[in-house]
Amino acid sequence: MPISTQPTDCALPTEPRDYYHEDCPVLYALGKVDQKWKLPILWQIAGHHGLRYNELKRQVRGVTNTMLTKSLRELESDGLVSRHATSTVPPEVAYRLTLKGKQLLVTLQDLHQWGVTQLKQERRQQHAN
Amino acid sequence: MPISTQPTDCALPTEPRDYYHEDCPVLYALGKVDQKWKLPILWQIAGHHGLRYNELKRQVRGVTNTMLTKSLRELESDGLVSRHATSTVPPEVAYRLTLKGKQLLVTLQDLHQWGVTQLKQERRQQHAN
DNA sequence: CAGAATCCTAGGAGATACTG
DNA sequence: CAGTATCTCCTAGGATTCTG
Repeated sequence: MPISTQPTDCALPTEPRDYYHEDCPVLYALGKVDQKWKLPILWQIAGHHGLRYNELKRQVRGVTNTMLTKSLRELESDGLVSRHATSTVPPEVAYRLTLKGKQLLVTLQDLHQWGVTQLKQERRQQHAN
Repeated sequence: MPISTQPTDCALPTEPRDYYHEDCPVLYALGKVDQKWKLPILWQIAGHHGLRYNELKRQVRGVTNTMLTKSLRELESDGLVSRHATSTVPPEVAYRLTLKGKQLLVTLQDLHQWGVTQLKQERRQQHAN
């Protein structure tokens, strides 16, 4: 099954067709960040221009060791963050965003704006009651 | 907890802060479409300018009655699709995108482009082996 | 400090059968 | 035609404990 390359595929199809998760660029991209803690982790790393493990754990409120480690490993193997470790005792490990990671975050701006607008409308309606 | 309104919140934070799912516009927006079948459903409806239930079931390959109905109900209550039924026998039900739904799909264009680029690079690397 | 190893559970999703 | 109603299963995620 070939990967579709037309810009309007999936995002806003202009004609009917089949969508397979493996081949859809949108589902592929969402698959990189649709786990519970990945975006909060990415945002924290981005906001600090690099963070250490325990610092990250403190900032991403509520995340457990298990999930933080798992998420970081996946983000790393997906090339969204890079891991920089010193082989000292105790170890120092810093996580930074890669260019690829930064670019991914930027693509969420429009979605973010949509969310802001909808949340405003929801609050307005609740206030009207 | 106030809802943050700065355009760069979450999408690309400029300073450290806490992120709560309930208050983050990006997580709010993603929450509307991060179920398995919702985007494929939205894309099919968008591509056909409205679709009937069984037609939708045929087009969204692999979806079950249970999940299709559940997804449609949620999309409807989230205001992303509208349901138009005739009270005839047998019934005719058409689903259409709302403006809100269309606008949401448009916000995925950048993410889509990112996905296209990454998929190309992945294929290039696999081909090199 | 920065994790790894286990164990466990809730709920998203699938399969199947039925209906106004 | 356009759905409901059950049942089951799997796995993302959580809790807890341990370590180079």
